[in-house]
Amino acid sequence: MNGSSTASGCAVEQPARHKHLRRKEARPSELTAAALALFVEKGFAATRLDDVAALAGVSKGTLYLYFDSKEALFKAVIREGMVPVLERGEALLASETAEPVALLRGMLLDWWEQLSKTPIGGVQKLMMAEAGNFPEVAQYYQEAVIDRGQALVRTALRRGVEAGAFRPMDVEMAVSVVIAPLLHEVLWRHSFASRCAASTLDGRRFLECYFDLLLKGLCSSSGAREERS
Amino acid sequence: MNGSSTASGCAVEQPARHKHLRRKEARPSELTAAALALFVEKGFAATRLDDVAALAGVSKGTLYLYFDSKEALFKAVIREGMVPVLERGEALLASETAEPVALLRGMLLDWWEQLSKTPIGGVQKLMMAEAGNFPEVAQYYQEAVIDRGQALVRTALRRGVEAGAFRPMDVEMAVSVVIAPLLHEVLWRHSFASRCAASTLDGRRFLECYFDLLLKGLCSSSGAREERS
Amino acid sequence: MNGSSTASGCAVEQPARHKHLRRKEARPSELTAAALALFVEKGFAATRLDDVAALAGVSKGTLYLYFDSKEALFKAVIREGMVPVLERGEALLASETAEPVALLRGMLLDWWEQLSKTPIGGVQKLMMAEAGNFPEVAQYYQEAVIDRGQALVRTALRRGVEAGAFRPMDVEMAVSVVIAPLLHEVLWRHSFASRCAASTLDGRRFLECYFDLLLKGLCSSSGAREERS
Amino acid sequence: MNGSSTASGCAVEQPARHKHLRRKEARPSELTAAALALFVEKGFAATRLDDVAALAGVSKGTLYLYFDSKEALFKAVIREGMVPVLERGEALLASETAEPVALLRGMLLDWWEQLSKTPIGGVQKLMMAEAGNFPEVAQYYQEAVIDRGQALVRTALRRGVEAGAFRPMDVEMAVSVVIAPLLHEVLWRHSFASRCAASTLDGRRFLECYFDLLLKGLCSSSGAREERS
DNA sequence: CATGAATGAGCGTTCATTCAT
DNA sequence: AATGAATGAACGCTCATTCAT
Repeated sequence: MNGSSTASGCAVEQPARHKHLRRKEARPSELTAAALALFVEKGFAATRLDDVAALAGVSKGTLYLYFDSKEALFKAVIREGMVPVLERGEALLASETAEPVALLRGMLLDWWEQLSKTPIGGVQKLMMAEAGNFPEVAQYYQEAVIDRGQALVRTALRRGVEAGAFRPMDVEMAVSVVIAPLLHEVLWRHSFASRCAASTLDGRRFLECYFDLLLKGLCSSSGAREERS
Repeated sequence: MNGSSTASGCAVEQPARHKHLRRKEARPSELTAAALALFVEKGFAATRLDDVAALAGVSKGTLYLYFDSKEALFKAVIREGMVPVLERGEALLASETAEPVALLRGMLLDWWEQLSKTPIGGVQKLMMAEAGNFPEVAQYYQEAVIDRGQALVRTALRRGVEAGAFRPMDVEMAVSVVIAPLLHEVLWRHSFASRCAASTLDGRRFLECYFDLLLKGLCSSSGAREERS
Repeated sequence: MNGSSTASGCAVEQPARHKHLRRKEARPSELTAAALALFVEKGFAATRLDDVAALAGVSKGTLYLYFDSKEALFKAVIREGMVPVLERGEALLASETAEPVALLRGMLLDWWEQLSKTPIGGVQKLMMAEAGNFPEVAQYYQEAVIDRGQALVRTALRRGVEAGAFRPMDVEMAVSVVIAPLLHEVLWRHSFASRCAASTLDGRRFLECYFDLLLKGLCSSSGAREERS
Repeated sequence: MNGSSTASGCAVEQPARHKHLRRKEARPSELTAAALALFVEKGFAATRLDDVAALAGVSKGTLYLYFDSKEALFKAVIREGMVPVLERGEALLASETAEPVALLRGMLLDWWEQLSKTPIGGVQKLMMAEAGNFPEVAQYYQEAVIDRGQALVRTALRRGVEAGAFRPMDVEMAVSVVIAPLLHEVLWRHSFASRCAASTLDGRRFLECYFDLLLKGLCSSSGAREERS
């Protein structure tokens, strides 16, 4: 896991002294990583700090060198998990070059990568489950992650509408509809799907179907005429 | 405390017993209702039986007259919450009369009603959060609710494809994509949205947008030509 | 509390039911008694709640049915220990009949009885040891016990001076000098003297000597001539 | 923190080593001084070694270079605090010259000085509070300090009686009565009085009143006739 | 000599569970 | 049937103690 860091060419025997210092710096994220895994699996309250410590390979007391309380650990887990999610999306939006469909698809695809390949998806599930118990954290998360993410999609949709690539629509609502399958699939994989590992590897198929439906809808071209209820 | 009930003059103990009997039958669902509310709000582990009892207006010991343990209560909550959800959908499917689009729309609309107007949505959130801690319950839930619900949508989609109303598609995956916005919105309302009650009343707008996108997709008719990545 | 409802006349065999109730009422003082004993012996911090519970013959959890925390238990110990100490002294003072010397002696004697025959002396030691850790409690104790006790002695001294039985003196300071041997002896018995039980039974001798010195001083009548430094 | 001492011009690294050596000898008593202060304020059990170290300006590990354990530190605190208290008194007694009243007064005055101007009074309070937890230390303290101190007063009283300056009395008991106001005042100042700094400066007045009462008693000369109870 | 990261036994506190009433 | 007092195992957190640096 952390073995590759020393491999910078010539250096030879320093690792001895570094061990302490490296640990000291590396510890917090080792700990939050362990905590995230267990929080996601069992929930905040059902996770014992002994287990977090054991999973991180330290003693229980060590946790308290880095975090004041279980709650502080939770907050750190969320905070750390939030950091890098949306930056690529914002960068992508900033470069106006992309064609609307490709822009949206690229953004969603990138999110999918992050949500399924990093622990970020776990943060999402965790935050959803514990929002009621940690209102302030939830508030923070909502502003820093959710609102921001929705804003990205909103912009992408608006541009597409303006460019004529997308149909006119209730953009505000559409944002939720567009994102939902992505988030839901991730949540799914962190709850039920951990048991029936079947669909875990079908990411490709899921994405294709997702984009296809998202862009063109269910209806065959002949049947695309309806009124609202 | 409530000892005055026996001291009501001549008519002796029938009304009292009536009350008792009525209570006796009603109790379990009063208790599971209270439990569900708290489980959804705080999670299983963070919910104290004292609070459940208090919310149901009984003493803590009374819970154990109806449920063997906290876990048994949890299972009862799930079981009770599962019962009636899908039956209308299955009935709807059984009557082959409906036109595919209306069929799907009707089914989803009915689900939405139930998920947002009854505590069933809470069960869904609860089960998602606790699946890791109650594998057997999760298994059961998956088979009795999720698989069955997916099967309904799957059938509806297949019929639509066969009838030419829906485009050919990867039905297996499409099921998730179709259902996701509905479930996600419900989950949302049980976690973050309890805080920002804004969108709570936008159900109508959400549904319109959802169906519109679901059926016709984002793209304007001119731009419906793309390859997969 | 609500037990009176069934008590309609001739009832006979109720003691069985009373056990619970009697315990419920008796418990708090059983617990504070146990706690006082251990707090005095070992100090607040060094006393484990397990030990308090064991000494009181209950389980550790039971403590929390009656006291919110260890600190609350401490406060209850102090509060309960304070209750009845000074009332007899105040009554004594209120009856103006007594001759000054007898008044003072009677009051001090009564205190001595209470301090050495009840756990009140322990409270004094405890409060002295823990005043630094519980400022508010100390404040309260000082006002409710110490200041009040000093006021009693002060009044007694003043009356004696006015009546000509006592010499003119710095009454304010004299109060401390008068009380000190009493309190000190009690403190002593709760710390060192618990080890060398020798002087424990010399209460009589101690009191005689105390009163004798207090009233007449060390000096023989011939040598009572000195200046202040 | 106090690093400015080394900055005296050109000399390079000698002062540094000097400082080390000087520290090395001074350390133990710096540490016990810090420990005493906290032990007196909070009690033994409630004092954390981190706080002792912090107050002494060293790291926690350093404590263990000088003391094997917290208990060893406690013993050192007591031992160090005991050292020089009684020697002047013994010297005073050894020189038979003084007149009895002046001898006693001189001895008590000297003790007062030491008890109120040095941390020794704190040791007394500490030992009183912790005697139950450290029987051997208490035993040692009793023999080395208390018994010795009482012996001094006893001798002084006996001489006074023999010389006719003091009345015949129960010398054994009188010792306690004589010392009590002194000790009690000191204890007081280390517990309650730390909060109401009022009387802190009244040492002079207290001593005057103390000596006056001690020697001549409360009673006016006319009223010095009474029987024992 | 000095540091401070790491440890783990121990304690205060909670809460699911039991049972006498 | 219903209560609520009592229990005790379990967990969060602390802090004396150790040891690699």
